[in-house]
Amino acid sequence: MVRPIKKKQIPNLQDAIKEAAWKQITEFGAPALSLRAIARELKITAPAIYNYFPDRDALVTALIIDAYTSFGDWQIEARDSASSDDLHNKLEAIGLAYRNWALTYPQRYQLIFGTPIPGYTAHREKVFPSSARSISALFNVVEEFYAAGKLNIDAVPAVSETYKTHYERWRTYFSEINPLSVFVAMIIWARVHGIVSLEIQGNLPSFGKKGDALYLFELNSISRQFIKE
Amino acid sequence: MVRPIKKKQIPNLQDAIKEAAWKQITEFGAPALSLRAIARELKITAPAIYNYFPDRDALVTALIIDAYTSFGDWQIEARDSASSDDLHNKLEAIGLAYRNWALTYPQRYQLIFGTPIPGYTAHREKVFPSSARSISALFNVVEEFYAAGKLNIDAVPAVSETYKTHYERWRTYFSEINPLSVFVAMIIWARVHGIVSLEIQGNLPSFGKKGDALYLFELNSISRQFIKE
DNA sequence: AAAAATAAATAAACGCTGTATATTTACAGT
DNA sequence: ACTGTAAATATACAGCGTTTATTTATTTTT
Repeated sequence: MVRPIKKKQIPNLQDAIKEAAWKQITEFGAPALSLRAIARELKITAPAIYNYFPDRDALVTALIIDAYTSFGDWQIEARDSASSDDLHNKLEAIGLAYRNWALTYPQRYQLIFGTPIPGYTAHREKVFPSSARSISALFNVVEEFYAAGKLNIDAVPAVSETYKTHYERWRTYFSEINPLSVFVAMIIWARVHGIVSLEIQGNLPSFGKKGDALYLFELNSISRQFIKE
Repeated sequence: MVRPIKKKQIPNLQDAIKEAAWKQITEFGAPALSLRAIARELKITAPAIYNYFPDRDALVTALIIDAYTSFGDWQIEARDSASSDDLHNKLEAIGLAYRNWALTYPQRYQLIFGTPIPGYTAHREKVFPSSARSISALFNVVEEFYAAGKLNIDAVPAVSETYKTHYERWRTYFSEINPLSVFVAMIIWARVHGIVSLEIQGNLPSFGKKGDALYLFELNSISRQFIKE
C-alpha cells in the first residue's frame, strides 16, 4: 500500500494530528509528545505529518496557539459574563477564570508557561496575537478602572523606557491603554501567575477548585491595594 | 583501548560528569542535555556514566539538588548578611537575592521551576531537603516578624486541613514555625516567583539587574501589607 | 477520453538518543 | 602471584526527528 484511496483517508488530517497530539499530551504529558506516536495512532507514517507541519516545532507552535486561544476564551468569557457596570465582579471573575482554566487544563497551562517540550524553541511572532488576546481581558478591565478614576496608582512608579517599547507592541492589540494601567495589570498577572504556577507544578499543596484560600486571599489583596473605595 | 590507566583517568568522574552537564545546560539549554554528549566531552563512553548515575533522571535529580543548594546558599547568605535586628533589611535582602540568583543562573532557575528536561519525572523525596532548605531563609525571617509581633495577620485566613499536612513536612526542616507565618511566607514566595518566572521566560520585559521597578514595587507592597509599623 | 501535472502518501535510510548486556582489564586484597 | 571486584569498553537495540526518493491517487489540461 502506498497511498490509501480518498474514502479511507482521514478528512482534515491536519486537525486530526493536533487532536492526537493533545490526546498524547493529556495522557502522557507534554514532553512525551512524539511525531511517530501520533502517526501510529492515526495509522499513517511519520513523514506524512510533514505535509501539514514543516517540523515538530511548527506542530508545537500550533498547539501553543490553540492553548492560548482556549485560555483567552475563558478570560474573555469571564470578562463578559459579569454585568458591565460591576467592575469588581469582572476583575474577580477574570482572576478565578485564570486558575480554573489552569486546573482544568494543566497540560495546556504547562505548554504555555512552562517549557516542557524537549528542543522546542518558541516562535514568538506567530504566538504573539493569541497570547496578547488572552491577556487583553485583564488589561481591559484594569483600564476601565483607570478610566472610571477608581484605579489606585499613588505608589505606582513611572514606566521605564525599555518597558515602554515592550508594551507598545501590546497596544495594537488592545484599545488605547494607559501606561499605569499596564503596570498594574502586569502586577496582577504576575501575582496570579505566581500562585497558580507553583500550584500546578506541585510546589504548593493543591487545594482543589473550592479549597482555594490562598488564591482568594490574593485576589482580595489585589482589590484592596489597587481599587479605590 | 578498553580501560585507561589510572593516571590518565579523570579523578572524581562523578563531579566531572555533573560539571560537563552544567556546561552543556548553560551553553545549549537544559533540554539539550545528553548523556552521550557528556561522554564525548569527557572522552569516555556513554555507558560509563551508568557507573555513577543509574540513569539520566538520576543525573538530572543530582543537578536539581545542586541548583537548589546554590539557590539556598544565596538565600541564606542574604539572610545572614543583614544585621540581625533589622528585620526589614533582611526581608528585602532575601527578596532581592531571589531575583538576582535567578538572573545570574537562569538555566538553574529553569531546571528547578520549569520542567525543561524531556522525559524527566521528579524524584521529590530526594530533592525535598535541599528544596526545603532553600526556602527556609524566607520562612525564618517571616517567623521572626511573627515572634516580634510585627506580622500583620489580620486578614490572613485559617489554615485548611490539606494545607496543614503539607506544611508539617516542612516543619521538620525549620525550627518551630507558626501556621500563619507559613501562609504569609507562601504568599511572599508566590509573588516573588510570579514576577521572576515571567521575566525569565521572556513574558515580561527584562529590566536588567538595576532597572527592576516592577520587582521593587512588589517587595515594597509585601512590606506594606504584611509588616506592621 | 487520454495524457500530463500535481499532491499526498509510503519506503528506506541517517544520525541521534537512552539504555541493557556481555566483555575486557586495571586495580585491590589476600 | 593469584583472585575477585569494580570500572571501563564494545556491541546492540529500539525509539526519535528528519531527509530523500519513489509511488500512486487525484486533479488539471489537452
